[in-house]
Amino acid sequence: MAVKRTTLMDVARAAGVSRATASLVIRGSDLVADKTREKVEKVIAELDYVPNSGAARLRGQKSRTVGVIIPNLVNSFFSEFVEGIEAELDEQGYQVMLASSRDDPERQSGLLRRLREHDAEGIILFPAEGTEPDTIEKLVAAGVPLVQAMRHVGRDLSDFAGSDHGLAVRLSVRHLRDLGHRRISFVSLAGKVSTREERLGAFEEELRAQGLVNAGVIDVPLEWDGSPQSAAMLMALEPRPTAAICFNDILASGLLRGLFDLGLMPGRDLSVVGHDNLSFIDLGAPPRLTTVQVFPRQIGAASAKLLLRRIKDPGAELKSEIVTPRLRVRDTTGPVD
Amino acid sequence: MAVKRTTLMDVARAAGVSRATASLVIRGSDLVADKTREKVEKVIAELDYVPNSGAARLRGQKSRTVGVIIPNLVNSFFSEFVEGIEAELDEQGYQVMLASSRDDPERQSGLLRRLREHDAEGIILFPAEGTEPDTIEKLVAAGVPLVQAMRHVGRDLSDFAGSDHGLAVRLSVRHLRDLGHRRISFVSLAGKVSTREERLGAFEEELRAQGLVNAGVIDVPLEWDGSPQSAAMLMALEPRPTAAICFNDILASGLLRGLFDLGLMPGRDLSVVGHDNLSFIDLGAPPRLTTVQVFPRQIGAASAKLLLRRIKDPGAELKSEIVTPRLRVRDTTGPVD
DNA sequence: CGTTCTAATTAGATCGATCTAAAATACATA
DNA sequence: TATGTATTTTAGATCGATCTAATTAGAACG
Repeated sequence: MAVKRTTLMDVARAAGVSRATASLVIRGSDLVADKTREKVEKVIAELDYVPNSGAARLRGQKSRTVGVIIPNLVNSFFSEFVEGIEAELDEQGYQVMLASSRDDPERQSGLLRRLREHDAEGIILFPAEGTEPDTIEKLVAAGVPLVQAMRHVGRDLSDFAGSDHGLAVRLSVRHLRDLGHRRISFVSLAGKVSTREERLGAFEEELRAQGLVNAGVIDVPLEWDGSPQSAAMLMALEPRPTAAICFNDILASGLLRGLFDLGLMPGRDLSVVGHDNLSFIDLGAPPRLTTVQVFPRQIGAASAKLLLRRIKDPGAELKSEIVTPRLRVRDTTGPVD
Repeated sequence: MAVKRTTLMDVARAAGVSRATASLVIRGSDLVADKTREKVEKVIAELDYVPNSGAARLRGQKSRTVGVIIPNLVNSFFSEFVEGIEAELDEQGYQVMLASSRDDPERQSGLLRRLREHDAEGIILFPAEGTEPDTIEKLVAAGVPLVQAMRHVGRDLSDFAGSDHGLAVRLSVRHLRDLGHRRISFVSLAGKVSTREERLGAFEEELRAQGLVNAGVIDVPLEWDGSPQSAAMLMALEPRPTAAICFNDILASGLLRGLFDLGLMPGRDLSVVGHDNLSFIDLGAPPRLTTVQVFPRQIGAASAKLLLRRIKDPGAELKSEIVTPRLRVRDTTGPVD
C-alpha cells in the first residue's frame, strides 16, 4: 500500500539529466535551457512528483511556513483575523500553521515550541490571557521573527499590529455624549489582558474629559450566549446608566438579548454600543447593533506583512501597525429622553 | 543577528555523549540510563535546543502535521468545524496546516500540492464547489491519507465525515407540516455542490411523501449579509409559500432581515427554518431562528479521528461518519393561520 | 580551426536528525 | 576470575534536496 516516494533522483533519471539540473528546474531557475526545462517538467507531471520539503528545508533553511496562535476560533473576530493573515501569506507562497491556545499560557508555550520544531519561519501571536513577558523575551532572544497581534505583552519586544483601543472607546463615548447621555456604563469581560486595561482606561479618561459619569463597570464571562445577565446587572446599578459600552459585539448582543427578555428596548431604554463589527450584526431581526468597527481582517493582513518584513530583515527596527477603528451607528443608540 | 542553530551535535558535545544517545533522549526512549537522560535534558534546557523537524522527517518520514482545506472562514460554521479538528489533532500531538480554497477548485489544487510538499501526513478536505472527482482520485492513488468532510466528490473514494442532510431537511419539513403548512419554499445557494443536491433532493422527496406543495426554489448568492432580497423573491411566488426552509443560517438570517424590511413578521407571515445552528442565533434581538443543528465541531472531530485512523492503517476499509442533526425550534416558525 | 567567452550542466559535499548493527559497559552467575 | 546476558552507548550510513565549484557544450570571432 505504502507507495515509495518519487524523488528528485527518479525525475532526473527519467529525464536523462542530473539531480542538480532537475532541482534547478523545480526552483524555476533561468540557468537551464528551455528544451531541458520542458523535458524535465513533462517528467515531473507524468510522475506526479512532489518535492520533499523536509529535505529542502534541511538544506536550504526556509520552510515557507508561518505559525499563527490565537486564543480560539469561536469568536468570529478571530476567524476574520486569521483570514486576513492567510490571504496575505498565501500570496507570498507561505503556509499557515494554525493553533489555538484556548487562552491558556501553558498550552501556548507548548504550541510555540511545537511551531518552532515544525520550523516555522516566524510566528504571529495573539497572546493568551496572562502570557508572561518572559515567553516573548525568550522567543525574540532565540531570533524567532515574531509579531504580536491585538494584545501585547511587554512593550517594545516585538513588532505589533493592533487596533487603537483608546480611540475606539473615545468614539463611542463621544457618540453617546452627542446623544445626550451622561451616565454611561462599561460591560467588560473578566480577566486581565492588555486590551481590557486599555479600553477601560480610555473609557474612564474620556468620561472625565467630557465631564460624564462612570455609572459602573460590570464584568461578565465571555460565553457563547454573550452573557445576557449583564442586562439585569446594568439595570440594578444606582444611578442607573442610560447607555452601556460593551467590550465586544458578543457581549453587546448578549446584552441586547437580556434587555429584550426584560421587556426593555435597546436604543430607547438603554443605548448599547459594541466593539468589533462582526458580520452577523447585519443579519437577523432589528435593531442592529451600533458598534465600533475594528477591521480584524486588516489587522491580520498587517501582522502578516510585518512578519514577512521581519523574516526578510531580522535586524529591522521594531514597528507597530495600528488600524484606526470606525464608528458604525445603527439602531441600538438613541437620544436620551 | 542570525544566530546559528543549536543542533543535536551541540547538545551531544555539551553533555559528553554521542549524537545517537542525545537523539534517544529527545524521543523519550527507555533505552537510555536515567543518569544520562538527566544530564542530556539539563543541557537541552540550557541551550534551549529545538529539534529541526526537517531533518527528523527527512529521515523518519513522519511530520506530525495534517493539512486542512476549507472554503473560507467567514461562515462560522467553518470555524467551528476547524476548531473540532484542531482540538482532536492537538491531543494526538498533530499540528494543523490550514488553507482556504475560497471555493475555487484551481486554487484548491495548488493548496493540495503545497500541503503535500509540506509533507502533511494526511489531509482533511472540505471540497470546494465544483471539485473534480479526478482531484480526489489522484490524491488517493498517490497514497495520501484523505478524509472528505461535509461535501463529497466521487463516492467511495475516501473516508467521509458529514451530516445527514436528508434527515435535516425531513426534520424541517415535518415540523412545518405539524404546524399546518402546506406550501413550502426552499432558499438555496447558487452553485453545484453535493450538499445542495442532497438537501434539495430530500426536500422534494419529503414534500411528496407528506403530500405537500413545493412552492418554489429560489437561488441566492452567499453574501455576508445573507442576501435579504430573498424575502421579496419569496413573497412574489405564486401561490405564495407560508414557510421557507433555508440552506443555512446565514441565508435564513438574511431572509429574516429582508422580511422585517418589508414589514413582515417571521413566524407569523412566513415561517423560516435555517440550517447549522450557528452560535450567533442566540444573540441579539428576538425572534430567534428555528434551525436544524448540524454540529460542525463534532463533524470536525470525527474527520480528524477518521484521518488519524487512516494514517495509522492506510489499508483500512473506507468509513463514513454521519452526525445526526437535530431540530431546534425557536421563534421563527409558527402555526399557519 | 583554434581560442575565448558565455551558457548550461553536473559531481559531490552538505544540512541535522534517525536508524541499524555493532561495541562497550554493567551485572549476574558459576 | 571467567563467562554469559542484559543494558547502554555509539559509529556510520542514510533520508532527499540544495549549494558550490568545476566541467562541458555552444556560440562567436579572427
